[in-house]
Amino acid sequence: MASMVNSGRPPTNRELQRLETRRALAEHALRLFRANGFDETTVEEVAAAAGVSTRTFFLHFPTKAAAAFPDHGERVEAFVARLNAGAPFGNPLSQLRAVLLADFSTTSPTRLTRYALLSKVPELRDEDARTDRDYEAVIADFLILHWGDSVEASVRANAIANAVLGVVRAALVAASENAIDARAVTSEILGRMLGTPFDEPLHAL
Amino acid sequence: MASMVNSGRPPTNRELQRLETRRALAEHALRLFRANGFDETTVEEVAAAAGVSTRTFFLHFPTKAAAAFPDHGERVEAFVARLNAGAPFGNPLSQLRAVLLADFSTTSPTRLTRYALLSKVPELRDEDARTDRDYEAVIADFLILHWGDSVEASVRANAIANAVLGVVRAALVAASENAIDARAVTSEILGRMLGTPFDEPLHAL
DNA sequence: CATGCTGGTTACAGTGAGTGCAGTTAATAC
DNA sequence: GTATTAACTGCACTCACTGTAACCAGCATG
Repeated sequence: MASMVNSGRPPTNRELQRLETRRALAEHALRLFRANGFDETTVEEVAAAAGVSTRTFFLHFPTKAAAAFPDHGERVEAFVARLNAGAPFGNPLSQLRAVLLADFSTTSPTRLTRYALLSKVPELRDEDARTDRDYEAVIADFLILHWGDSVEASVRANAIANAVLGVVRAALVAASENAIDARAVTSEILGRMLGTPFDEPLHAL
Repeated sequence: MASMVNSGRPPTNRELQRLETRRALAEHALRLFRANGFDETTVEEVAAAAGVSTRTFFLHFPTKAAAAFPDHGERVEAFVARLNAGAPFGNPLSQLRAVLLADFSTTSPTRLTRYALLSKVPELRDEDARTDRDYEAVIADFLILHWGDSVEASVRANAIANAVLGVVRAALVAASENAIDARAVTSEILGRMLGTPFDEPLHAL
């Protein structure tokens, strides 16, 4: 994978060039999507703008839409790291909430701008939903790690992961459309959703 | 549209035939997806199995994946109808919860089988996420209708719609994988999520 | 019953995303 | 300096999906 644990080793020349073409591809992709629209932009155009062949595009991104989310892998990894950086065996839901809210503090205007584009282009929205599934899996795993891997815990973990992502998504969309403080909204709703009652086991099962 | 208000009129011969080809296409699509896999099945094969041309397939379904959700339109319409059938100006969240739980009572084994397929095939999962967005929009509209269309209400409505759909999705997946009562799980979690606190306005905004 | 209209279908040609493969080049390892 | 290898290229191919013109059966009308 591109983002394995390579810290320490000095980045070789080839790696740098590969990173550079990838960066160029992503940059021109987003630029052209914005300027001319997603459907109206062909992969061939993106590749040409980045100065590489069409075939090379697909060596860097599995789909046309994926080029709009170039740093997804790193993002998820960083999220996992932040999740597990908490005090071990603390309340996992508090930890989850804290990490999510801290994430919003670092939400750059760039990210919101990208989200504004997402809301409009169905294909990119689909891709975003796909990336969200990675976060859901990560959150569910994190909760299961703390709750044990019983069926009951698994169901609960997945339900909460889905719900939490839903709230975050809605907050980001709202923040990108109106001048809303996404962090405040999420804080409020997550506070209610992840509040004390969720620490009890499900009696329904 | 196919599902306009046509009640009363006797269905003409042409309509019946159109419905029949659509049904045949959907049936053979799902059958072939299951038997040979989604990627391994071409639209041409599905059309041939249904006894029509490839072009005709796309006159009935916008994408290959959409054929696996042939009754999506009716489902959403029925859901809206059930939502609005409640006592006017009752508590909208209670109404929402009631309708959702009633829905699970009518969850056929067929639906769960389909969900089991969904969990495995990325393309169909994407399509499912797309259909979920319709439900989210419907739920958000319903809540906004009751809460007013202020920015605050809109954000809250969308967040809750997203979260609720997330819980339902997780419950359905769990129910299709393990022998779990999806209704009980959803009841428990929705009960906590849509409980009393959500009736208060957001002070954070 | 003939006529005209319309809606579902078809054949055909085309675009564009994505893949497999065989080759080239340039950075790196020995 | 030579062998290896990672990034890239060119080419041919499949398949989802679209635009268009034609075709034909169902249906309404005279």
